[in-house]
Parts: sequence; structure tokens; C-alpha cells
Amino acid sequence: MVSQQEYGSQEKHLLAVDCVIFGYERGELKLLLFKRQLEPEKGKWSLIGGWVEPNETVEQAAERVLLNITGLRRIFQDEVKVFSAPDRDPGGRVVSVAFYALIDIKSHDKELVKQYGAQWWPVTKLPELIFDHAQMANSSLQKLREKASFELVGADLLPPEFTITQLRQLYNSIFSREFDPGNFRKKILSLNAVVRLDEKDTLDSKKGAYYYTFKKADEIDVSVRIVNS
Amino acid sequence: MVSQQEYGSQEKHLLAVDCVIFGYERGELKLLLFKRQLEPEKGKWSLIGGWVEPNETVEQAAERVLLNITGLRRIFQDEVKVFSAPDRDPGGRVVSVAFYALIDIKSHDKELVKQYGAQWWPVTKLPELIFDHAQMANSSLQKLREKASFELVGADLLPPEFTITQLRQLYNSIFSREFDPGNFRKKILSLNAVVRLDEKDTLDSKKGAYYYTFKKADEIDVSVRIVNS
DNA sequence: TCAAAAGTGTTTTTTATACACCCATGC
DNA sequence: GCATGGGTGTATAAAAAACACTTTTGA
Repeated sequence: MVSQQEYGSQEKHLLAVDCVIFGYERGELKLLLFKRQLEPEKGKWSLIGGWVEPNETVEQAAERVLLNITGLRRIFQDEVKVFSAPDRDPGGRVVSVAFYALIDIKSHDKELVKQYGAQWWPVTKLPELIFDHAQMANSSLQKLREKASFELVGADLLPPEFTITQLRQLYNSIFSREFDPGNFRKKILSLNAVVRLDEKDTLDSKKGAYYYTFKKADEIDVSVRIVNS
Repeated sequence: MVSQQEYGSQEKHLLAVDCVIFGYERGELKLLLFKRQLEPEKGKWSLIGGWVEPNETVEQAAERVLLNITGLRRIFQDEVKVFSAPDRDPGGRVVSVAFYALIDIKSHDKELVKQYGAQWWPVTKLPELIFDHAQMANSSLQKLREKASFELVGADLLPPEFTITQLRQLYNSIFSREFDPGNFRKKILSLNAVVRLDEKDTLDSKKGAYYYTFKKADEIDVSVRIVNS
């Protein structure tokens, strides 16, 4: 039986996490990328990663990496997939669990990011990435689209106060398509997940658009479809 | 920087896969479970697992485990999630990647299964499972429901020839609800994914029901919703 | 005054759901 | 002849999509 072999006689593996960090800025969905600081492929662009420690879960490892980079706790993150091709890392056999994370670019620690030589890249114009990191980024975008189809993702990517148009533009950039302004607005408001404030944004339009905030998670209706097909 | 540490100085981990094997028999969705043959928790029920070898991917490890158990190649399988709580396995720190698989119970090697002391259990009446295997089973069922919502899953679970009613009963058991016979039939036929044969099944009904087969994957329309909410 | 985004309303199309009803046949 | 599942048709409801139109205001 496969699992009958003793634990002790088994080969062990280097285990890492890699984080696909999404942000949203000036109408574009972006990814935080790093200049790799160790061989192999030193100097090329990559996702940020970290080793999994013996006393932590892979989720905790990802949280730790995200905290180190952004200074933020309680970031939304979700597992994407395990990448385990034996030769995926020329430096040796490393099995990596990819996570994607959503952050509000404005709220993260820019100093930390700068220290690491990191940079935000629009998802539509990514540079060449090392190893299988491009696959990780692609799979993550797909996962994000799935999530955004079933629930409102703005809470993690937008500032606390936002206009419906900004939310729509975020969705435009996630799905690379143009949502109808009228229909999108109606759909969002029907979800009963946002609250209108009294202030208006007057930067993006002359008339001014009301700001909204997200309701707390426990006040929101569950599982309503947002985007179809 | 998190990933700046040398590869050599890192702790390694025992890495395993666990397989949640779904089958369908006599109107019930079932799981193949095993009497665990090594300590700890020897003799209790569990999923089947195996170690990940240094020269293979986690997907290949799962394929190997499935082949050993069922005698079948090219089984449908999909990654569910990594389970990595440091204390999840009392025998030591083992990180496990859960996979779920779909097989046609009739076509697998019953002798092999018997050798392992394995048994098919209806998903609605599972025994107590070791470690976090119940969580693995739950997450897998959720994943299966997701998949079955967006595409027809019958091809892997049903015999090559099946009636629409059998397909509906499979969906009933996956979603634990009753689909309307008329509407389900119309929906399935509208997908243009099955072909009617000339033979009829006369076991389940007096009038007899036409057998159908699935079209090849590349002949099927992409991404049509089957089940909502 | 007019371009441009905000916001509302209306119409059409599509899809889901509920359910009536005929068919074929073994008992 | 009638109960049973097979199979088709229809009527209603709900949702999505297309798009017209009105409001506001800075340039």
C-alpha cells in the first residue's frame, strides 16, 4: 500500500509559497513584482516568495510574506495551486504553493516595497518572469475572475470610499471588458452590499458621484452572481 | 528578503498526496475509503494517500496512487487544497495535497480494491475519518459541485452509455436535491454535449429510455451553466 | 452651450421554473 | 386498465442585456 512506508524513510522536499499580489491603481489591475536577489536568475522579475517553516501552515507562510512586504495584516489571500514540476526551479527541487492576495495599493507600506526593489506592473503588460511564475500569475487572474463573478471583490482592492463608477472600472480591468454603466450600477445596488454616503467625488466627473462603502461581511446577502459567462 | 536565504539551509518537509475518490453506484454518490494499515490510528478509515517522490509532480503522485488502487489510467483528477496544519498528522509533520478523482465504479479493478481492505461509502453516510480527512472529503464535494455546475460531469462517473434519467439521478445525488425531470432533460439536450443512440434501456422503465453517450471534449460547447445557486 | 459622466427608466431577449399532458409498456 | 417512468409542450416568472433619456456642471 502506497502509504504503508515508514515516515522516516521518506524523501523530504523544500516547500515554499509564492504570492501573486494584486492591486488596483489609476484604472488598472496591477501585480507587485520583484527583482530576484539570489541566484539562479538573479536580477530578473519574479513573484515574492518564502520558505514554509516547520511549525506553520502554508497559509501562515503566505501571511508572513505579505506582512513583510506590505506591512499589512489580514490581507485577503487564497490558495491557487501547487507548482511541483521537478525542474521548475533550476536551483533545486522546490515545491511551491501559489497564493493570490488583494490589497489596496494606497494603504500599503511604500517604503518596504521600495526596499525590496519591487514595482507594480499592469497585468496586461507584465515583464518576463522567472521559472513558472507567469503560470502562477495566469492561474491567479483566473481565480480572481471566478471570485469576482460570485462576490464583490472591491472591498480589498479599492479605498474604503469609492464610487460605483470606480467599482465598475475595477471590474472592467479584472475582466478586460466594458460593463454597461447603467446595468452594472443596478446590479451592484440590487446586491444590497454597499451603502451610499453623503459625500460626492468631484474629481472624476463634473456632476459629482456619490461615494459608497461596503457593508460588513455579515450584513451582506450570500452568493449572488455578479458576472455571467 | 524572505526568499534570500540559501536553499541549503532550509528545513525540508514530508510531502504527501491524499485522494478523494468519487464513484457512483445505485443512485448514490460514493467515496472509496481505506482501513489505515500503519500507525498512528491504524485500523481506522481514511482516504488513500502516498508520498510525493523527488522526481515527480504532485499530480503524478496522485495518478500513481490512483493507478495502484484502481488499475485505471487517465482518471479525471483535480487538486483541491493543501493541508498543512503542523499537527495534522500525529505521526509527524506531513504536508498533504488533497486531490479528488472521478471514476466509473464498474470499470475499476475490484480485486485491487479488495486487497487494500477498501470499501465504497455513500457520501451521505461516511464513517469517522482520521486526521483532517473529513475536511478533505468536504472540500472535495464542494469542488465537485462547482465543477458539475459549469460542465457535465457524467463522463467520468457513469458507464459509457447512460440514460438522461441516470444522469439526472447522478446530479440529484451530487447536489442532494431533486431536479425536475422535464427541465433537466431540456437543459442537458440544449448543451449539445450528448448523442442519442438507437438502443434503449428497459431495466429502469417499462417504456424504455434511450441511451446516450458523451461527445468528445473538443466537440462540446464551452462553459454553459448547468446548475444555479 | 456642450461634452461627459451620473443616474434612472423602458424594452427586448433570454433563461429558469413550474407543471400539464401524452406515450409506451409490463404487470 | 392503470401505475410508472419517458418524453414533449406551454405558461409564467425572473434575470440579463441593450439602450434611451434626463441631470448636473466645469470648461
